[in-house]
Amino acid sequence: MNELAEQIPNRFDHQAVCKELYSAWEQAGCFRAEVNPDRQPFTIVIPPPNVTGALHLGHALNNTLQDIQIRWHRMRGFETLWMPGTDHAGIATQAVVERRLKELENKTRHDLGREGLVARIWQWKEESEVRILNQLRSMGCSCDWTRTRFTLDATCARAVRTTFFDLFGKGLIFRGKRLVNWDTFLQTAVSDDEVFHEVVKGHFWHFNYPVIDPAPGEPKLVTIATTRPETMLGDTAVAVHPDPAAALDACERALTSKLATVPSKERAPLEQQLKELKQRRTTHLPQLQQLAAMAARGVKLRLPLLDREIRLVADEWAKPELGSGCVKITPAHDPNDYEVALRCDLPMINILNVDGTLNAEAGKYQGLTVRKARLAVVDDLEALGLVGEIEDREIDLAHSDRSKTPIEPFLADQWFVKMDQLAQNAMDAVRDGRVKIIPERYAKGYLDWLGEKRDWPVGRQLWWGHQIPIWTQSFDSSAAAQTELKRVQALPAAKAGELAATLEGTTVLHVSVRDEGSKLESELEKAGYQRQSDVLDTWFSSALWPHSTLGWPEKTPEMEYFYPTSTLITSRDIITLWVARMVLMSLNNVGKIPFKEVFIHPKILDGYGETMSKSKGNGVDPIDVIDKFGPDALRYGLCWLATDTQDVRMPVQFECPHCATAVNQTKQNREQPSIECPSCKQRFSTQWAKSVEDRALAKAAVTSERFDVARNFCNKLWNAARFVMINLEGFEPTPLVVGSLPLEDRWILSRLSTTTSSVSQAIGEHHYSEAARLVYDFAWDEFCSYYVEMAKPRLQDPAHKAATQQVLAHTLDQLLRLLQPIVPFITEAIWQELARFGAVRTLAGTAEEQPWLMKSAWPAPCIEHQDPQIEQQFSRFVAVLGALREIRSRQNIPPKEEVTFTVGCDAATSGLLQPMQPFFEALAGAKCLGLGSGFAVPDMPAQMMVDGLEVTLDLGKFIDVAAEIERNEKLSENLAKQITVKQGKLSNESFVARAPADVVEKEREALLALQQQLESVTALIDKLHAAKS
RNA sequence: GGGCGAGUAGCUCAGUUGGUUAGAGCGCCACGUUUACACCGUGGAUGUCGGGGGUUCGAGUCCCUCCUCGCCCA
Repeated sequence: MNELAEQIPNRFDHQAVCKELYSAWEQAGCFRAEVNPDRQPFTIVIPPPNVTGALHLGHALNNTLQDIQIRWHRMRGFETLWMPGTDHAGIATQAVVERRLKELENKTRHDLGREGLVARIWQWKEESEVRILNQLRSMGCSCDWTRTRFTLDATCARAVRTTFFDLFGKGLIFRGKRLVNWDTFLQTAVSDDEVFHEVVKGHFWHFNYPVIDPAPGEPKLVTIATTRPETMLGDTAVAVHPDPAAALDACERALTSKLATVPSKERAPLEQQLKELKQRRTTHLPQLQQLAAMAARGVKLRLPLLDREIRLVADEWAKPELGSGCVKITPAHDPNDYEVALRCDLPMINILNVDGTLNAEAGKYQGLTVRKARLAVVDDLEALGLVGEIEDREIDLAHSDRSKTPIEPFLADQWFVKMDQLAQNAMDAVRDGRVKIIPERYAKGYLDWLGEKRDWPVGRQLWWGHQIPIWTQSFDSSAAAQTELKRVQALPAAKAGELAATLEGTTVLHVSVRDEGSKLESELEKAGYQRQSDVLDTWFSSALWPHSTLGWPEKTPEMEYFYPTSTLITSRDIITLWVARMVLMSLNNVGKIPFKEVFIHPKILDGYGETMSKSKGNGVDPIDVIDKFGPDALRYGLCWLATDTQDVRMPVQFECPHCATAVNQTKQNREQPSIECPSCKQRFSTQWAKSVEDRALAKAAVTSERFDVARNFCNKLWNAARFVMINLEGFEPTPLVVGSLPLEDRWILSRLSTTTSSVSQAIGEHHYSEAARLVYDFAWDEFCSYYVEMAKPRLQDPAHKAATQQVLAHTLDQLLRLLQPIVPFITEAIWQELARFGAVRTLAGTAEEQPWLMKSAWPAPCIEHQDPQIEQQFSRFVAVLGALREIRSRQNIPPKEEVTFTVGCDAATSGLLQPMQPFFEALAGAKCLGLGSGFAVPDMPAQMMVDGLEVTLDLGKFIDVAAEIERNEKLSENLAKQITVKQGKLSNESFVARAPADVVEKEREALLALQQQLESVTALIDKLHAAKS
């Protein structure tokens, strides 16, 4: 062993090496991307992580895949930019800071005021951002940190402002009323994706509303039902179906046709439904028809408690097959009712204050909370005798994800972006292939969602975000508003495109200003305008991310060179929220697509198939994985699991901090604050530890055994490299002629070349798992298990030593390059060690000039090394070796006992195996007595047919005859079975006639081979029996 | 309710245009400390390819249908 190599430990100490290595890369400028017209650019913008949370395993996967693309392209000579940054995540961040404010200081945001709160959030953001970016660094992400952006920084703010002003000027920004999901705790609207649904127990109350002046014979009361009694205070109508008979007919037809198709066991409930439906024709239909006629006549009802006249309207939202057939309409507090109100031109009455209490519209109920108002309304109606049946019912109730409180639908002023043409353009870009979505199936969701062309509500009642740059003033008369509009439009700034104005209705004037901090802002405020207090939806700024980060709207050299970006890698849940919006905004702002392809990667689930989350307690922190397994194992493990069709299922374990036992996480124990280790019986704490006792316990890391494969692989790679380096002493490279090298050299070079092509293809097509497997199989099964083992005897042989060293060095060098994008730290560490043995380690004898592996060249497959014939020949050697090993193992022959064998084969194979004889000795402890034909069968033979070769061992004294007879009998049974199947197939005329000739021929040959094999096995069994007796 | 996806060994997953006896890793069993590696080596056992029907000479693969699970939309 040489001195240099002796210093290499037999474990890769990731904790000691990775951090330093990362700093060294960064200091050497390895991550830096510059505008460089001599090279082709390759650009990825990071999906900016939410600045509030820490990164989880999903982020780790997302960023690993990005880094693989980035590092791969960098090695391939592209000018490679990975643009990093974070997202201000409006509501999430504000909610966290407000919650802390309440917990630690018992203050609300109103105590601090807008500026005070925003200052606090900035402070929080600074700390949080550092933590997140450091997580990315410890994973090895090769981002160009000098360009780090934040969606709320000055550069991004400028892009947001410019975009907003542009859309405003084009008339694509407008204000309207809209039902929003109101979070009464945080007092803001939350978007649909920030709402979760939970089934709770509730009631279904039936109320009767009196009819005003019914004609004789007409009903005096109309019955409606609700799960939210207090909303009746906001009722502005009751609806009945305009043609109840037709609606019942349609219902009956649908039910009948369904009944015809379902299996018999499911018929009973449907038949019951049908029966009830038919009964309704007598019990309900006449009155519903009467009510429909009354609605047409304009009959009114009296809303109890408030004594308000409300209309009876005809609308198809009322379902004659359900309940009483009538439905109350509360436009300001129910999405469906809102639609009815638009169709029937009904008033909309908002009965709620922003804090969830009732407002003046609720009359004497003003000031009550929803909960109290509900009780009071029911009591009062009861007293009036207007309450009918009260049913128990399970209700699907929307909750705010941020505050965990029930959502109230609430009619509010809202700013919108008109989507029509913007959405169409984004659809076209995907339809005509300018933007490619991979896997393709995700394009459907994208197109469907954009196809609805729903206007985008962009206002949020928050303080953390880009404040909407609109100044508003209301006027007493339309004439006054018109005069002001003309005045504003005549301003020089308006003509210069720095200011734009529009009217909402006839008296409200909105003015937008292009540049932040311009004089115009204060002038407007002096003139009586007030700035909108809402901020923009966070997705508005994220939508600009690919170009705002490159300096748009400035015409920067970066925009010119790096845009459109190359690939976007993200998760499927934000295809609509984010990807679609980036495409439409880029087309609007830049006139170009933002990226050429979008790769959607799988999601990481726990062992029960559930999404990982901190709130469930099943989340895995990538830092825990890095601490235990190292960053390379984290990356390789994720890459290994990122298959094309499946989400990643990852069973999770607690690691006992006392004895390192892996304790499987279950749905029960993952919710406990502390757990007793089943192995050492000591307790450890979890993320839930709150009590003093629990907190005093050592905390368990949460990881997954799924990373074992990756850790083991890294270890194998490290030690293979160590072996090579140990044996590089006195290495003097000379140019090699590949064609004249022995079989095993040409085999490994052929496999290397094939692997190189297929790994390149796999990474290029985003088949990450496949790439990981290909390189794993090559490194472990081919390089380590065969080539390195075969190198051992050759290194002892002066005639072969030099060439062996060179092939070893070359293969390792190339293998490190192939692995660098996936496992950058360990490969770089090995590369740096390897460099100490000299810069020349290629077959051609050329020197490596790059000091860093990550900046070295990606290997080009040597097509001339690829040799299918050599690979096939080698597989015969492997087959013989396997047969020898199997017989040895089955016979329990001690490893040190040498056995002898012969191989019955043709002359060509004999010539091929001749030079491999030393390897049979080295790898299977077996000495070859002859290759070819005509060998006498020994008295105690063990025989195997492999690949058409007959391997015969002379077992002499070692043989366990009974075991060998048993094995051969089992084999013979198996052969007989196969022969029967094949004979059956070949005697099937239909098969012989219809199957392709080559398939039939193959079957015939296979049958023949099986029959021959059976014959020889039978003979062997006879011989063994004879030997035994 | 609509859309997409998944169901293959105890676990996590591969399986190309249909064509020999369906594979890998982990785990399991046996043997092994041979100077790169026990985070290792050698060998072995393990399957009603979710159920049912169909197309075909031939189906894990194509079609229909049902069941279970996940995600998205309503």
